Amino acid sequence: MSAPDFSVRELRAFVALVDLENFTRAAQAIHLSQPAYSALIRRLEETVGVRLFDRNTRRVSLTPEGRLFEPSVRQLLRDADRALADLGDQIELRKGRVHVAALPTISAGLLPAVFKEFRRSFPGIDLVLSDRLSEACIALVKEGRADFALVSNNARPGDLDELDARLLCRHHYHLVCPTHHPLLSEKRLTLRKIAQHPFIQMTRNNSVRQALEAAIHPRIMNTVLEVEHLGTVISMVNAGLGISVVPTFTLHQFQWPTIATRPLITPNLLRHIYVVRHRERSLSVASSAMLELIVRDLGRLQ
Amino acid sequence: MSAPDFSVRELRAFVALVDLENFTRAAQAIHLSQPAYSALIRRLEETVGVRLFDRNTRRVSLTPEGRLFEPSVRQLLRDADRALADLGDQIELRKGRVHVAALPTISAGLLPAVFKEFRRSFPGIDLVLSDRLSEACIALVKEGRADFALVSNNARPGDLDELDARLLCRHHYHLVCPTHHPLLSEKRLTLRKIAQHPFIQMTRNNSVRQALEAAIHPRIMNTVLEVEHLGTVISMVNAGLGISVVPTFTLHQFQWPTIATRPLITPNLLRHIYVVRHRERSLSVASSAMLELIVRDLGRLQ
DNA sequence: GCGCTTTACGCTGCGCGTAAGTATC
DNA sequence: GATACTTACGCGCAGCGTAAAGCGC
Repeated sequence: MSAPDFSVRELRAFVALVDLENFTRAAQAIHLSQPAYSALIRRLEETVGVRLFDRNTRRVSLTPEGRLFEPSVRQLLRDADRALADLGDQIELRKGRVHVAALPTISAGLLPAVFKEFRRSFPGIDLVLSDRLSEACIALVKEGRADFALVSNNARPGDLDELDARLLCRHHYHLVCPTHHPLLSEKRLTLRKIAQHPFIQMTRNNSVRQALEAAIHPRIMNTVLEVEHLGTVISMVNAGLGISVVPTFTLHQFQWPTIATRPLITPNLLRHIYVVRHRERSLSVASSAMLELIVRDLGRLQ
Repeated sequence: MSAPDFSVRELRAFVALVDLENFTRAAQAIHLSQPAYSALIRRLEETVGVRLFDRNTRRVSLTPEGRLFEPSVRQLLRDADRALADLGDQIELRKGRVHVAALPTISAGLLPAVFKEFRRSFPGIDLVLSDRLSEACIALVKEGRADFALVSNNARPGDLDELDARLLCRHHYHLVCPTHHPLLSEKRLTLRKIAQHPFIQMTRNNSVRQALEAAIHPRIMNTVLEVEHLGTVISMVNAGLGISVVPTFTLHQFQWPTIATRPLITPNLLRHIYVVRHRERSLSVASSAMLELIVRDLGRLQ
């Protein structure tokens, strides 16, 4: 049992002869000398095991077996062309899908501009954004559902076994408080000083909270309130209930006349943003383009 | 714009690597040395224009583009295998169709036994029999609807331009008459003697009638009745209305105690049976087998 | 160091073009 | 004899196997 083999080119040659009914002209169409073309047809007939054409000087026509073979061949050629075209579309960024998983702060702060530009450049590519907390983002990448994730620095090393985390950027955190808050007159704004004031905290699994708690350990923040969403933080600070600390990407949401922001220039409190992806699974062309755009935009911001 | 080319073999190599996730084992499956196999995959990637596999020592896995390509490839392989299998079935006489056009006398006298044997040997092949007069048979072949025709000798040469008629056999005609008819005691039975007796004639376009009229020209038969079907001839002879002349293949229908038959050994009255087919269009394997069987059966009869 | 893939390299033969041969009208 | 396919023949390179070299655990 030997597996018979033939090439797309041979099939193209076959249909050329079916259509043109003439070896000489079909040979030209395939860009081959006539004898070479003749041999090619003969080889194809040998591989399929049956004469496909009746030929004499006057006329070239299909045998009954050739007539049976023809529709299959045309179908094969259509499918082959289609497969290559699909691949080409994907490569040329005319089609495809990019699935990014990112922290809510990054999703809201960085990605809108990036996605807008990406969509303008590659309108045929479907975009999916999963705005979740770090662990969920990483899980999506691990499952292969997201192409890459943009997360912060508190991912557990164990989670990264088969994944690869590359540092994308480092940002300071920022104090957000009512204007005229006493902290604003501090020369060196430290976390320890901040910890003395009533603080609006995020939920336990939030990466900002985890970073803060790690930085001030073994002390603790003066937490007066624990909320889930950043919008709530804004309102609470605005209402004078307390102060908070937020990452750079959220700052644009705190541009109120009643709220002031100051960067926290402390060496042990930096927000590291990582790109997490499969270690040994390459990105699609579209995903690479997206990542490139993200890096470029980030450079523009800093 | 260059048409990219690849072979079925390359696609088989592709799926082997997808399934086995290991170059060495996939190479064995394809019966190639590992370096040669590696080069083959590389060539395929070059022709499609994108890396299809992520490989390092530990793991081999599809890229996003490879993942897109995979289902297309499997479909292509299925279709290619199917096309070859169909062709093989046709060649091995497991499937197919044979369409024979034949004179009613041949259809009823010769073909039942042949078709029975053919069907026993090749039960997967569909059989079509058009039992018509010569002209209609030849028209079917000319249109390409029938594979070949079995007709008698009065086909016009003009009708045969693109067709090829090969003599299959020659038979005598036979007198059919009531037992004890005076003609039966004739030593040399000639058409001229028959013409004197009341004669049951077939319709004008019947090949037997045309042969008779040509043979006795410029005399004419003593026609008492003109009928369409052979069964009617039988009944009329049986009833004593007249005598008739029929071809060999119909004789089995005249085996009545009241009817006698005698061959007409006259040199100018011979029934030539021809196989008519397209001059430059080969027969399908199944049709050839059928024709071969016909020739063989004919040999057995004589 | 071990397992797996890639690179290096020589060789064989497939498949090409040119030219001559053959068949059909 | 003109036209069109087939055969003959030499040549180049694609693609093979063997051997050696990277490379990631």
